[in-house]
Amino acid sequence: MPRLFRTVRVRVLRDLDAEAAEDFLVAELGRRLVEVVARCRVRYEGRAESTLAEGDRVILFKPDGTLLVHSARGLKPVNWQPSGAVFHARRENGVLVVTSSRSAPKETVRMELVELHAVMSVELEDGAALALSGSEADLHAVLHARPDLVEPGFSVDGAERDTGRGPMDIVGTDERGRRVVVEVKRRAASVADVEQLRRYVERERAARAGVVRGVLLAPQVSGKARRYLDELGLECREVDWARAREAATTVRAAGQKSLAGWEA
Amino acid sequence: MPRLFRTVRVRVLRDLDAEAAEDFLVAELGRRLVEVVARCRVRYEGRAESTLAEGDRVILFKPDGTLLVHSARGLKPVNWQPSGAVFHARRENGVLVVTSSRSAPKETVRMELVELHAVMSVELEDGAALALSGSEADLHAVLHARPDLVEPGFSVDGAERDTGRGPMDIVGTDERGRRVVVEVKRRAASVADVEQLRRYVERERAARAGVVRGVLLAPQVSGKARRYLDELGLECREVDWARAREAATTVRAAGQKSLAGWEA
DNA sequence: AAATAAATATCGTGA
DNA sequence: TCACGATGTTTATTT
Repeated sequence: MPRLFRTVRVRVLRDLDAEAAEDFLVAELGRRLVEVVARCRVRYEGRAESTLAEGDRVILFKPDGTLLVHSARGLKPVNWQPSGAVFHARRENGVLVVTSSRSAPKETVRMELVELHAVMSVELEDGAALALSGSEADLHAVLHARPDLVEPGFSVDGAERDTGRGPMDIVGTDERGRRVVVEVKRRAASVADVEQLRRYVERERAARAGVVRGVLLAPQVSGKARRYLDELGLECREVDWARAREAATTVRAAGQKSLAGWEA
Repeated sequence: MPRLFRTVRVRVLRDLDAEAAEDFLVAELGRRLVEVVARCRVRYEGRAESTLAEGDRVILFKPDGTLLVHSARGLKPVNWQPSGAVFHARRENGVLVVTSSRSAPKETVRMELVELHAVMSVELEDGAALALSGSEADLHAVLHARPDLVEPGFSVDGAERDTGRGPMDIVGTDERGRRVVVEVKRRAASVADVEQLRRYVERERAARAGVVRGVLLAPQVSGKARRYLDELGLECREVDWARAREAATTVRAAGQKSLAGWEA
């Protein structure tokens, strides 16, 4: 039985030898979140292949079968495996070896833990979910509240998204009754985004008679993207989403105010 | 001065109160890799906004200014900040607050560490770089060695990529002397990939006279993508990259063998 | 610095 | 399960 320093949530392995660590990992992997700091070698085989020579890294094994191998620098783990992997710890010739395997796609990460610096496990109680705002779905809502942000006289035509012809962001009608396909981007738009719009516009033109306009709505549109839009007879409009959201909020607040007035 | 458990590489904070932790973090953040396990609240403001209610998480602060807030599940951190952020620890009304800020884009992550479970720092010695194979660049090399994998009679035209006409994956000539633009994908191809090919083919057609074919080379091509290719008069070919790499290796090995023979 | 495309992309959603 | 599109995408490369 491995000797531990314990607190309510944390178990820290006292003896950093391969045997004690093996026992600890066998007991904890897949059950609690395990952190290992170790000098290690890493090999990955699957969709691609990689090798990582000996060095110190921080390794996280989450109870859902997520693996993260982090070096001292950078956001991305140097090796990883998404949730669903199965962990296995054992000794080979006295060296502690941990593997993480998944199927679909079949992939394995093999870690040889040459020298252990720290081994611990944690019980994470967490009932909270991230509440995010400002994603593209939110911007769609903003445009429904303030269709004039596309252009004066523009109106959104119901849930056209679900008609099965193609998952267009927003379809509406302009001042002069012409159909308008709008592609919404929360970030700067590039040529690839122009092509996405082009595809939707072409499909819409094929599906129905009459003029169909295409508008790319983004905080910024690159020079090449602009030229490409020109070539294709498509348009763009730049939007400051922060300001647009405020505007939409104002509309909603004004609506509430008038409601309050009506109540009084 | 905070009291610590020390090993060669690791410093673990003994007293998990806000004051000791503040001292520890002020001393260690941005210098060594810091790990905090804590019940915390997180707020993010920048390109979007998010709030994360109280819960237990593992937080990594890397010396290069990378922040990772990991919950018990999933590969992606629930909150994060890429390298270059600046960390700041302080107490507000007795609660330990750590912020991570960057400019361009201006973004901040604010963590309120309500209850500390573990606080430690690590010195990571790591001179190794990841050696990866099987990425798209490798597949290009495979095709240069075995152009017949595109089709019999196909030959690759030098480093066309660098001639400034456009960043096409591979340009070559078919059996009948026609120009062929090849878009290489290591993964299953979708409509977006067809559009990328379409763009390159159109550019090539505009730039020179004569027929220009377009071929999408991928391990798999979705149904919609196939139909789209048909519409546009473009082609696709499915390739088993694992087998293709073997084939290319065989060619190279054969080349070495003949060289060895020539030496003898 | 700006733009373009890859990534062992991952992740959610909808059919 | 498959396919498509967003991501606070990030990262590398090239102009």
